[in-house]
Amino acid sequence: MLDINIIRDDIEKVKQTVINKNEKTNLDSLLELDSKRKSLLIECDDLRNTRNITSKKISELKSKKEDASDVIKEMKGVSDNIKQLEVDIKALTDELDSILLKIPNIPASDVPVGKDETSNEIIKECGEKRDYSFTPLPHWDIGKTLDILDFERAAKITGAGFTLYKGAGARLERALYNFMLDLHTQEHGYTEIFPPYLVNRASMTGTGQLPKLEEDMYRIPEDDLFLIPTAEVPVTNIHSNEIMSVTDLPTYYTAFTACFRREAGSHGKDTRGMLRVHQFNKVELVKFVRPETSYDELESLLSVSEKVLQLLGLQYRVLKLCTGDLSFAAAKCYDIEVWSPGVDKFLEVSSCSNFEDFQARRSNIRFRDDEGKVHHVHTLNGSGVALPRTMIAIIENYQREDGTVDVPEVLRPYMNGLEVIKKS
RNA sequence: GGAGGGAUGGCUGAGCGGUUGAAAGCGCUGGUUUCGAAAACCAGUUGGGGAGAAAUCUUCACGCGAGUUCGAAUCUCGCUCCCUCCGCCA
Repeated sequence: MLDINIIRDDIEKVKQTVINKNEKTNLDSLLELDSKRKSLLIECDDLRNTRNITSKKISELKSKKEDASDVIKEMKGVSDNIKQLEVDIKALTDELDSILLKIPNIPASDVPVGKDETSNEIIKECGEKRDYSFTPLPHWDIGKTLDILDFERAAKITGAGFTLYKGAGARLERALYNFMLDLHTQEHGYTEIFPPYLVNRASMTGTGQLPKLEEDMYRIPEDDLFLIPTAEVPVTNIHSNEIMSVTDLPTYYTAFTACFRREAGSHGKDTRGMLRVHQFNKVELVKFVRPETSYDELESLLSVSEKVLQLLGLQYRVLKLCTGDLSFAAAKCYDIEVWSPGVDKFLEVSSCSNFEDFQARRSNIRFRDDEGKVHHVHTLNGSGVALPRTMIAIIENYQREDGTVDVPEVLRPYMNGLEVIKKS
């Protein structure tokens, strides 16, 4: 949510933001609603003041055993007025809120303006491309041959877009997230969290998934709960409606969770194998920081995500997203894409975003500074990293001509020393 | 799922329907005192909205939402969460 004062000051800038982010929110009625609400509020406050003063008068009269019936009669009218005004104000507030909740965050000044991913800037490429003396196979072939990934049976059990990991495949998955959690907790100072996988509507609204993306979420209607699309939701909301102490900042959390996405509207696009699935695992990184530090914190967030890929020996590149590809809530975002020789593509495994105070306003997350003043924190999050595509990259990059797959060295301690995945 | 109890400021905990934004204690901050510290004493110590250049004024909030009333932390109803017991269960 944007600060209403920013909108009052420069609504044209906000309108431009809506366009640049490919949103459709209509802001035409916003300022009018806002000023109408304000004038009603003033009127209502005035009447309430009258009511408070008169109430005391009545109480004094009564304690002196004097007649107060005239004053009470007069007050009745005042009270009715207040009630009507309160109803009107509530209606205006609801209408305003429904618009405010649909206004995207304003991109940072150094974010390139662009319509779609073709305007993203590649800011660096890291790691060596491997040479193969053979044509590298895609992971769905390798997974099937080695009997470590089974898409057919997953589809039988649930449906398309789900994965069954088996044997060394399941073990490799487990090795990966344990490796990542250990790295972030032991080397990077993050506190490990294991949050609920189901969250309520307020949490989903707080981080910005709702109201916009309700169709993309799995929902339990009986309880109005949602399966988390990312650990960002429960972890960011850990501090919702709290005033943090300045000594708590920065706070770094990391969480391993499954993530659930309906992916409505993306059917048929990159769906082969586990390129795009409805349920996947991810190790998430979430930061709560002081506003003035948040862009530095974004850089260090990016670097710890990159560290994962570096240690895994994978080739990757980093993109700075343009306005059109930036998510609703983000002010700035870097994507990390890892190279997969079998699929022959770069695959997104992480998005590292600074939300500034956008989520903090929605979730009401604040801190008290050294002078005792209260401000919204800045929140950031990034994947550190998402598992399926990292798994794809490992399997495809580390494949050998004989069909076996080397286990990256850093994962071997997590694989009981296993060096090569062979058909069992 | 059934029965009962509860939800008040950073914490503990009072609170006849009418100067209670809220007693008291603890904690915290500042001051006095001290060579310094402790103790003692004094003062301060919730957040949001609005008006104002500011001082300041005003309004809202006692889990959440409705209602009764001239007036609600206090009464009524619904909901949520927490605790105890019973049932079911990984």
